[in-house]
Amino acid sequence: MAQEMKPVRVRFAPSPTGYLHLGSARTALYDYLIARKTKGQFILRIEDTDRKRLVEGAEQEMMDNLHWLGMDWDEGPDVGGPYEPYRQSDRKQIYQEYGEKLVEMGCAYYCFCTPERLAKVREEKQKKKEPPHYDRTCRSIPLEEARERIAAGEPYVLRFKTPLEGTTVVKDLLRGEITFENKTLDDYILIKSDGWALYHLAAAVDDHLMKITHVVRSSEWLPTSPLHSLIHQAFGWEEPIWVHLSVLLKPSGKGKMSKREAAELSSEGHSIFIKDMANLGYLPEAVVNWVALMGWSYDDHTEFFTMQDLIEKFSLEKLNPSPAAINFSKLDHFNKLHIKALSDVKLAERLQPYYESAGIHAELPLLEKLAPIIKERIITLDEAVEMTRFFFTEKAAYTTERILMNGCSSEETITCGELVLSALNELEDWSIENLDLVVRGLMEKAGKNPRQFLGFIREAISGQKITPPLFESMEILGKVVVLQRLKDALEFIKASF
RNA sequence: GCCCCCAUCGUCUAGCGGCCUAGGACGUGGCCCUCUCAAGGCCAAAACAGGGGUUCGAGUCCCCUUGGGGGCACCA
Repeated sequence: MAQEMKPVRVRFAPSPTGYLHLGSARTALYDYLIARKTKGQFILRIEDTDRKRLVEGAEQEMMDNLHWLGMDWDEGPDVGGPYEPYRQSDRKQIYQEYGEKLVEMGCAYYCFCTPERLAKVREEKQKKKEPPHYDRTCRSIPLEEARERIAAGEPYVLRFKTPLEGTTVVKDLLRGEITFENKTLDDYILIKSDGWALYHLAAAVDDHLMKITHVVRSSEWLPTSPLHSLIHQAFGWEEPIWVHLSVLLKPSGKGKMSKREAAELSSEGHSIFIKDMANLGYLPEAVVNWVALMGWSYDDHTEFFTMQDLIEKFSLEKLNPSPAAINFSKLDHFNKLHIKALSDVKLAERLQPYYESAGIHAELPLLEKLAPIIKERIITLDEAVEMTRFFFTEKAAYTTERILMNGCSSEETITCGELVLSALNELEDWSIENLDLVVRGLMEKAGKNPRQFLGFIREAISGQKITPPLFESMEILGKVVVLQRLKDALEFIKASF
C-alpha cells in the first residue's frame, strides 16, 4: 500500500507567452495529481514579469486548456486565494523589497554595466573558450557609491553575489544530490533595469511566500537550480523539494520540439498544443492518459487511466528522469480506448459538435443509436462524421464503378437489386436479425458471396466505401430510406450502363 | 568551450543483486475471424551502448569511455 503523503502545495507557473503545449500540460498534470492525491493545494501562478513577451489572450487560453483537460485549481488569479495576488505583474513591489533585502544582507549588488558592455564581455569570453559569464566588474563597487549613482539616475540591474568558492548542492527528488562548483556559476541578474524581477528572484520569493512545498518543473531549470537554492539559503528559507521533470523530445527522439517542427506536425494531423486537440478529434481523457505516461509509469501492465485512477495511483517517486520521445500513435491508441469506454449517451454528446462544425445538424437520439456501431471503428471523434455521412444526406452519392456488384454485369446487379428490393418491401419486422436472415437468404438463392451481395447493398444505401456494419445501418436508416436508396441505385445503374 | 542531466526492444517502459532463457504497451509483420472498415483472438521479429571493477552472483552498485539531451539572456 502506498504510504500517505502529507498535503502538498504545488504551483503551475506558466508565462503567458504562447499556447499550452504537451510539456507544460504534463507539468501541470503532475502538479494537479499530487495535489489532489495528498488533498493538498494546486495553485496557478502567472509568471508575466517579462512585459515584452506577453501574448494577448494567452493567459485565458491557457486556463481554458487546463480546464478542458479536466484540471481546476484551488488558488489562482481567477479564483483568488490566501496569498494573492497570483499574477507576478501585480507583485513587482514585493520582488523589489526582497531584492533590497539581499543587498542589505550582502548577497546582491547593483551593476551599472550597459548591455553593450555585457555583450562585449560575453564575446571575448567565448573567444577565449571560457564560460560566457559576467566579469563581475561592479561586484566591487562600494554600496554607498552605488546608491549615489542610482540616486543620480544611472540605470542599473541587481545581481546575485554568487559565492566564488565552494559548492552548491541541489537535492532533486528524482536524481539525488547534484553538486555544482560555485566558480562555474554566474552572478545572475535578479532585477532588470526596468525594475521587473527575473524568474529566479520572483519564483523564489513567491514559492516561499505561497508556502510551496514541491517545485515540479522542466529539467531545463536544472542548470540554474543552484541559484534558486542559493537565494532560498540567503534568506534563510527552507527550500521546497525540487522535482525536475525529464524533457519531452520530438517523435524522432532527437532533440527538443522546435517551433518549426511543431508547425510541420499539423500537416500530419498532429499537434503539441492542447488547444488543437479537440479539433483533431481527441478526447481530453485520452490526452491526459497519454501525457501522464510520458515519464511516469505505474506498474508493468496497467496503462489505461482515468483522471480518478491517476489521482489515486500517481506518485512522484515513479517519475522517470530520462528524456521521453513524443509518440503520437500511442495517443491514437488511448483515444480509441477512451472512446470505447464512453457510454453511448456520452459519446453522442461528444460527437455532436463535430457534426455541427461539418454543417450537419445531428439529433442526439440518432447519434446515440449510431454510437455503438461506430465506437469501435473510429480513432478520432471527427472520423465519425465521414463514416456516418450517408445517414444525414438526402441521397447516397454513387460513383460509377463501385455500384456494380463485384465481378458482375449491370444486368446481374439489377436482377439481384430488384430481388432485394421486393423482398425488403414485404418485410414487416425491420430488425437487424430479420434483415440479416432475409438478405442472406436472398444472397444464397442468387448464388453470390457476401462480398458481392452485401457489398452492393452497402454501396446502394450509403454510396460509401467505409461504413458501419450493414444490417445495423439499415435498421437505423429505416425501411423507407433503404427502399428509396435501393431504387435510386437501380435507376442509376440503368441510366449509366 | 564550460556546466549539468540521462542511458533496457524503433518508441514509452517494468526491473530498485539471485524470481530475467529480461516482462508489458504502442507500432510493425503473419495467421484466424469477417458484409466494407474496425474490433477481437493467436503468433512472430525486436533491447540491457562498450570496457573495467565490487560480489558466490550484476540489466540492477561503483568508475571510465561512448552516445543522447539540456543549459550558459536585462526569456521563462
